[in-house]
Amino acid sequence: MPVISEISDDPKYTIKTVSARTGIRSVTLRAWERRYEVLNPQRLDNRYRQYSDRDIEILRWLKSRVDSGVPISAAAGELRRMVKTGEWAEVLPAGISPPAGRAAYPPHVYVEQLYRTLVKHDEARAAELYQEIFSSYSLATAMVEVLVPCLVEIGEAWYRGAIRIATEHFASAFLRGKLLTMLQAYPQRRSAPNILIGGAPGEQHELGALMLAVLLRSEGFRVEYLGPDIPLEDLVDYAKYEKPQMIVLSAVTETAALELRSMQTLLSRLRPAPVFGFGGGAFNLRPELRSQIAGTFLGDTLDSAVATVATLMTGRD
Amino acid sequence: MPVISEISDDPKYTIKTVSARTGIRSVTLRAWERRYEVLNPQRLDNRYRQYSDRDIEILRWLKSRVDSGVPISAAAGELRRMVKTGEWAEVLPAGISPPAGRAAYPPHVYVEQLYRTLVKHDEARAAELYQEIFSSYSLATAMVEVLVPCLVEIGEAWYRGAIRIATEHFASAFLRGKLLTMLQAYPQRRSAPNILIGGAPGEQHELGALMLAVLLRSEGFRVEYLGPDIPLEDLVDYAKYEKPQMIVLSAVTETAALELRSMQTLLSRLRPAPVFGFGGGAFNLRPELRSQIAGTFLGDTLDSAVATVATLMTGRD
DNA sequence: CAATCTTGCATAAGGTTGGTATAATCTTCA
DNA sequence: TGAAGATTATACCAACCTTATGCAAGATTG
Repeated sequence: MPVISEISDDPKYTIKTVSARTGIRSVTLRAWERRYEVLNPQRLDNRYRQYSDRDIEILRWLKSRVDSGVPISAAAGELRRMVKTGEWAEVLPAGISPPAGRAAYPPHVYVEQLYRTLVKHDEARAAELYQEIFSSYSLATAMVEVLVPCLVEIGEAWYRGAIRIATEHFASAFLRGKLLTMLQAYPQRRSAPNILIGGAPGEQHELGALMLAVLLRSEGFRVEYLGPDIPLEDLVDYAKYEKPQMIVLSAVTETAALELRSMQTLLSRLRPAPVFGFGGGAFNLRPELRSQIAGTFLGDTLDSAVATVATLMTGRD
Repeated sequence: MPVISEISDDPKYTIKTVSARTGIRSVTLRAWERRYEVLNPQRLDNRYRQYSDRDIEILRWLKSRVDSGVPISAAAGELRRMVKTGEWAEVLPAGISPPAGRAAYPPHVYVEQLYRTLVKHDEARAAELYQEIFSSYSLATAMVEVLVPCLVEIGEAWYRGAIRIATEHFASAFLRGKLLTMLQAYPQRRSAPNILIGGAPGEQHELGALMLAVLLRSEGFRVEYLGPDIPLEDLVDYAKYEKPQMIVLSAVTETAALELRSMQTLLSRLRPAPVFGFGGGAFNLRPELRSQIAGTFLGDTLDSAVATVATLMTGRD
């Protein structure tokens, strides 16, 4: 995260752009400049103001002060004093950008932003946001508090008819790409996998399983991700040779969930028999499905799924 | 990734082509040239402008600045300053495919190696191979000569019963991840897309469409990838607002291919009506299907698809 | 409690920008 | 030969930017 002095001071932006980026109306920007001598943007030949990236950061800081109740006059004085003593160099970025691990904004703000960006099909901005989210929060928090709620929101918006399937597909392709990139970024040892993860037969949604795979790899488990819609017989046949300690299948639709009923029986023929875990949206929407599947229900959140898998795996290593 | 000075400065493109590839109208291109002394394309004997790849890169950079809020006058000034100091060399290198290095082995060797590695589920080695392949060959060659044959081999092996579906799924997830990563590595401008790419309704295979999307982005087209299995009505509805110049759908299975029969009719209601292109395994296995779909068949290879799309796109402003 | 201060916002009057429209020619190509 | 597309040049106009003035709601003060 850049320190204030490293942020470009090249004049670039018009007042309109700055207004949009900081959320401060342009009239107000001019009033602040006139009344409190805060900032002094360069001028073009035509007297237009030109703001730099640094100016924007400063304005964001000012706004954060004002938003938290400090009158603008006091905030401006504070700023002038800090500029003089040089201490602003450290203070400024802290007020604005996430100092590694601490969030600039609470998760729900990112949920909203990511949702709106994806719905607009703005891939570039979504990528920036994604990066910001994952550098603000831990992997698990980013997924549980931002990605999952955002996916839920997209799902609901689709159900309400507020967005098109094409939009849902776009968002899904975007996140799939990001998650697969993360998955492949964890170096996988060349030995046989401990855990196989995939989607139930007939299941087309794969983001849940994918997030779990990424999380488990980040925890150091040897995970192999097989994608959605895996036929059970085939999976069991594969497991016969690879001998994984655990198999996890996820189901979002009810039909896919019901497909899992025979899994435990198929697995129990294997020696040693892998543990079978399952989860996914279907079991949260209709909890009564849980009891119909023989195997371990991993819980209704990603967090609990990781925890359950960890317990099951360390209980038999 | 090549630096700007290594990008060919040979004049090649007409203003129309440049307009299509950058998303800037030709009138605007001429206005920029006249007003801001930005660019100075060579002229033919007939005074027609001739742009080079480098010109296109410069224009893309300019557009990205404008899109992020910098007025064109300021962006042009910034560019002139950077040209003078030579620092623009670092700024520009984005979105061009590497100039094919020399290959250590002929493609078919890599096909075999990649196939064997994927069948063994050896993700780490596959990633190494993948990298080697794409640094040995150009993007197009790597896909056409290595990836596609490898996918064909996997498909045939599955058909023969020589490999499991789980293995096919694993390979597919691996390549999907790699390709989506590449797709997202090409910065997508914030403007409306020229081309929408996706899979026909009911189609679950997405690698072909994905490769085409990556190739077209690498050629500078503004591509939006929507994933597999897109309902036609929904896609048309989306196109109504986004007004893409072209829509490409791919089909591997015959049923999915037949779904495309009504596409052209749906699209022709739109003003302006986007060009509709189609392709995919189904049309190569059963060539008679081609004539059943109204629209442009993109050819039976990735190469020809890229070429056809390029022709169609530059043939209209 | 009335006077004053603070501060965000509205409005007016005037200048600039920048994408696009129009027209009049010329070149290419089928 | 006509359609499509390139050329220059002029002009338009909506959207912006500029300064200046002023107001209203809320806080502060004498």
